[in-house]
Amino acid sequence: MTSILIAEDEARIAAFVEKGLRAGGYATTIAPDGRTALDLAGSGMFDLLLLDVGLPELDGFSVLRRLRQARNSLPVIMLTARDDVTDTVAGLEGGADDYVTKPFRFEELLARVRLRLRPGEDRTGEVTVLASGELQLDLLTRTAAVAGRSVSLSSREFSLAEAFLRHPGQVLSREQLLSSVWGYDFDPGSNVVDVYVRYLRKKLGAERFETVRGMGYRLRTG
Amino acid sequence: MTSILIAEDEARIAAFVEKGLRAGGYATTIAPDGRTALDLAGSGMFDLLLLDVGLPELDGFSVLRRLRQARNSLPVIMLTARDDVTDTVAGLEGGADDYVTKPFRFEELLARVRLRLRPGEDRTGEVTVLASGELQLDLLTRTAAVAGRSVSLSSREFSLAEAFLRHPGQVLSREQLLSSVWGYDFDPGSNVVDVYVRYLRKKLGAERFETVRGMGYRLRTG
DNA sequence: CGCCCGGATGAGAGTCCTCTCACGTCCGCC
DNA sequence: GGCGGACGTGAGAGGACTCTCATCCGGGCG
Repeated sequence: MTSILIAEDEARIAAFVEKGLRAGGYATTIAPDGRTALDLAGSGMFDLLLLDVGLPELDGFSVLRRLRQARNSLPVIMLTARDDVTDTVAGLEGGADDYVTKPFRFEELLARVRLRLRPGEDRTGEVTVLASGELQLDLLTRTAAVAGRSVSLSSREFSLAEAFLRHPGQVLSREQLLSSVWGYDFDPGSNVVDVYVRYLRKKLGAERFETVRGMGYRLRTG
Repeated sequence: MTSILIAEDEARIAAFVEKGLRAGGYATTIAPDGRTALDLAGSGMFDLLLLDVGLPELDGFSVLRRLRQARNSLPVIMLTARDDVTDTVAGLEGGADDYVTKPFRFEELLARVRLRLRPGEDRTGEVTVLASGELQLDLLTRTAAVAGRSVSLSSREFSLAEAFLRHPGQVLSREQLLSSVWGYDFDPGSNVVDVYVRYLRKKLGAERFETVRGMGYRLRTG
């Protein structure tokens, strides 16, 4: 049976996660502090580690760092605070495979757990995140961040941003964007694209979206 | 380079798909009718087939059937009409790997193409669809169908339905559902769950959602 | 039989989202 | 410098979504 180690000191959250994972058919163990988590993670008995950032004794980052220093490649999903996206970035760079921001819906966590436990695949975090410069899009939660600061985008805004991020530095015509994001049967005379580019500029930084007169728009790289 | 065969007779749509896929780095060929599509698909030169249902000469289902009869396991994504979900079900049962309903946004198609082309994985359609009896949830488009009839669910409604579909026949307490779907820090005194169960009953059929007095709700199986 | 409690239901407030429209502004060309 | 077309911008209509609240209903138990 698949075993998951939960490193979380807040009893309420730990219990909540444990109950849910057990209902989902996983075996679970709770480590209430960083030192215990590190010991258990090194035992080879677990298939995945859910790692809270704010652990007593030894914080999540330290646990992760030491684990990786010991050449342990156990998949790690970090639990970070919503308002501190910097943690997220640091976590991914520090060798975490994925992350979930608190407070989270259980299904959100479960989706990521399932993804990481799929056999025969070596995902290194990038699959779920599109990035260009300081811009970051999380395709699983459809969430965006600029320079570590989380930004909330509507569904349409996200789709448009995604289209740009998939072709960084490339000029995209209004027609291309319309069919990509809105669908091929949308009225070509509309200026929705303009309006939504404006929204993105406001939320993600105007300097990132260059207009190419007579052609369309381009995501400035770097 | 990855090659995709586009079996589509409507020139406008074929061109739209082709342009997008080429921009995405795929090589493409268009087959304007079923017979050509079948011939080309059998040539072994393609990695994926996008197959429209309404093709001249030989409709999509026939192409798919003959292809599978010839023991050809080429991944197939079908293009079906939005209002005819029966096609979808029939298509999946007939050996299609996935489907997209028209009219579609290009990014939607692309996401499925990427999924099917991931190396080293054998996905047989089920991964993206949860089903119990006549109920069907498509996790990629977050779209639902009852007995082949497409039903539109809001985001919350879909999440709740998903929670039920993941534990068919099992009693789920309001608290479980609240933390699963709404998050662990949601006011437990609320009756949102009741209200949303009602919405699901209205949209998906009341008989499917059984209330267990004093305990919670259960999805009736079968 | 009547009460009580859990559940069902209808209405609606507040919010967000999407898109349109009318108008202001700016660039580039003549 | 002036003009025209392309782009930017603000306002807002219309609709969908989420959730709350008050009230109704109905079954089981005393």
